[in-house]
Amino acid sequence: MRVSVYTPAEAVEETGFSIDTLRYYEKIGLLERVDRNAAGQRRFSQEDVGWLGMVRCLRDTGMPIATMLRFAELVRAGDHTVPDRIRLLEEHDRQVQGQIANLAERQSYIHHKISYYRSLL
Amino acid sequence: MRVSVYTPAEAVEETGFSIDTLRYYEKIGLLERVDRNAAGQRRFSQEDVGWLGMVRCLRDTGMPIATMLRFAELVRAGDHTVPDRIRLLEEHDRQVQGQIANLAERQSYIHHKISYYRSLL
DNA sequence: GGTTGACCTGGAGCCCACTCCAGGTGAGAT
DNA sequence: ATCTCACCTGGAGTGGGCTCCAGGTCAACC
Repeated sequence: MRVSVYTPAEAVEETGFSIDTLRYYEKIGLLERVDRNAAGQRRFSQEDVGWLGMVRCLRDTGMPIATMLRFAELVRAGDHTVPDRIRLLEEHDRQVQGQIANLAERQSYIHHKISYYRSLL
Repeated sequence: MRVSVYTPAEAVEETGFSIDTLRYYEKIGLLERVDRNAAGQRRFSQEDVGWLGMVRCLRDTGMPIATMLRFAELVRAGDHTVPDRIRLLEEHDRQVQGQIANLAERQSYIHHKISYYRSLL
């Protein structure tokens, strides 16, 4: 778990996002205003890092930033939005399922092509 | 199978690419110079349409255009490039495999999140 | 007290893969 | 004959998602 406060470099290490990307996410509101120390430098909380884990998951499954922003707003709006969050994630889950199915289908085409090329040798 | 010559509108219908995209692909050399009729309008051959099927497969599995161009060049260069084509497709196949694995893993995270949210209701 | 190094800000720039536009042609329908 | 329509060209513009830059601040080490 660790100390629960992260310097920018530690947050980069932990989340895999670049510092520029973290600043960008804060700027557009995908990440809520991050705490600063006396010198104005960011100090990411455990919560920030946890949220960024979710963002990474959604991003890496192809969710557009605009949709992640909607989700972020639901999260901020409080517990009464839980049903909406479920709906949003379920919809996204279907998308992901579709992507996987599509990739698998295309992959079999690639396999056929490879077999065909092998047959030429 | 059909007539083996396609007007632009028919090629759009057949391949699912927009006419602008087809022109773009020709312009950058992903599609070899397409035949024209007397009036200068494109007439896509059966071969063009077949190649576009391959392009769609590669594109939809996330291959960058630069790599598709390399593949296109191998195809044009003749039969002696078949081993290189196999290598390229095998490498891409591994990428696709990785994408699928990654999506599946992220998806289980999403499932957990949904379960967690359900437990709050 | 000078240098390094991690960080800050606002804003410009970049890459990819298209997508759109202006201005024009030629063929067929009314 | 005029209108519509599908098409043409070269080139500019778009959108998403970062990524880079100039110029500056602080803290820490030599």
